[in-house]
Amino acid sequence: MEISSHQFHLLEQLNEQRKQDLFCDCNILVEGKVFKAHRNVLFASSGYFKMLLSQSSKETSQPTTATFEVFSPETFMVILDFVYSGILALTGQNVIEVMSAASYLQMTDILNVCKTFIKSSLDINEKEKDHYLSLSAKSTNSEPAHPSLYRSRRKAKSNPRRSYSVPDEKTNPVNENSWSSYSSYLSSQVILQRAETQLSKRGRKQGSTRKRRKHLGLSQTQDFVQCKSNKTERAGGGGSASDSGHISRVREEAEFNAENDVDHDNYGYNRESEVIPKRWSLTFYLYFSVTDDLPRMRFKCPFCTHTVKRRADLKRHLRCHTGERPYPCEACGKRFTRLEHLRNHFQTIHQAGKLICRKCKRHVTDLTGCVVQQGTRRYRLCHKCLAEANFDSIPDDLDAEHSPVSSTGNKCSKWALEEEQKSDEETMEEEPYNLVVRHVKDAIPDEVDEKVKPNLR
DNA sequence: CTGGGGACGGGGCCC
DNA sequence: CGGGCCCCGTCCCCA
Repeated sequence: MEISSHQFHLLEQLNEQRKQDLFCDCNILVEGKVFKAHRNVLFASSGYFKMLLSQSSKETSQPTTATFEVFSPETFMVILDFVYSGILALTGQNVIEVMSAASYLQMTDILNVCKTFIKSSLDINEKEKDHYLSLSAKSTNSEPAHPSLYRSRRKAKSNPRRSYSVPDEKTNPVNENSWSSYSSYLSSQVILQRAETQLSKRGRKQGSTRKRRKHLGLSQTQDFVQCKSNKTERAGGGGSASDSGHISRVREEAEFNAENDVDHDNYGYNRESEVIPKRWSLTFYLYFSVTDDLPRMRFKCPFCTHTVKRRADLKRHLRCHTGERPYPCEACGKRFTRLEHLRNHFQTIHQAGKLICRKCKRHVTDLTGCVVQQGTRRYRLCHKCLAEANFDSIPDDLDAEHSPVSSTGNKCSKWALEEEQKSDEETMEEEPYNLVVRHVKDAIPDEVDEKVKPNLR
């Protein structure tokens, strides 16, 4: 006989214990704030904690401490509350960061809920597409604003890094839809700079444009996506406007005004926020730019001001916002947004695809060098560097391929040990790989190849 | 401190 | 529409 309320009461009791700090044996430090929790609960809820706690399971007498700098305490609070209650307090403001954190913590349930949340938001706004389309057609006839006007404003919008995760509602009058206001906020942070450079660049050789773009719109998303890295803050927007196209800048400005309620009297042209719904910037809408007197339809990202010509490109672009990385490297666990990135990674990192000696950087062939393997990482060494690295005693018979030779001990040179450490870091500290040095014939895939190739197709 | 190079991410666009 | 290629920007490491 099953008593359905048991699970609920159990969780409730655990939650009470957590709140009263009873039997808590795990401290989680998030940006300086300490959260108490139970190891077994975390273990059962998160793949990340499962790995972490299983590694430290021998030292059960002491409370485990985990430190995170990759998401905010508010975000972790949402996740921890979910773990202990089954209730996920998802809002438009926190969904991206919660999703990012859930991805980091390997909590697929939350991840899926976040995806659904985002998707449903997009679906809702897809319905508004037609409406906005007509509005868009109106606004394309407007005269572009003078670039210098944007430049002067940009300075006041530096360093949006942390602030956008919790938008200030006072500056964002659109509160009836929190998701909308969040997206609008994101957009507004980059809108000025993007308006200068975006879309009107027809050619591909626009390095300066790319540079600005990296510094502006997408640099924000990396904070979400690349949780693992402790990257230094990127420089703020720079450079001057060199844009001469006729994109609908006024729309962009109208968006900024509408969403941020800023004083725009100094800009000398009409705002259009009156005719544009306040939620339009959220929408996954079609976007018309007028260049060469030909209207060009584009798809706009709901998260930023980026537009693309094809829906598929937008889908690809959205991954940089959602943090979705559907292509895992099965050799090292690193995940990629695109198959080609995975392939490049795998070829260079795990297949020693480059015919360059890792140490002396000279060109090597199968005759002048060989492949050395450390963990899942492979690279080539010329015979000379191989000898210097003390790897020359490793037998080069093919049997070694399937019986990894651990060369810990006096076979490891200092250089090799450093390489090993680096290798471990680059494999996201998944497993402490032994230093394995093998002579590998590229034509004969070993077990790693066999395992990964199906992914590569 | 700085320049070079590797790894990786992202955009445009062709097939 | 997805796959793939090319190109470029950024970050990081190292000499």
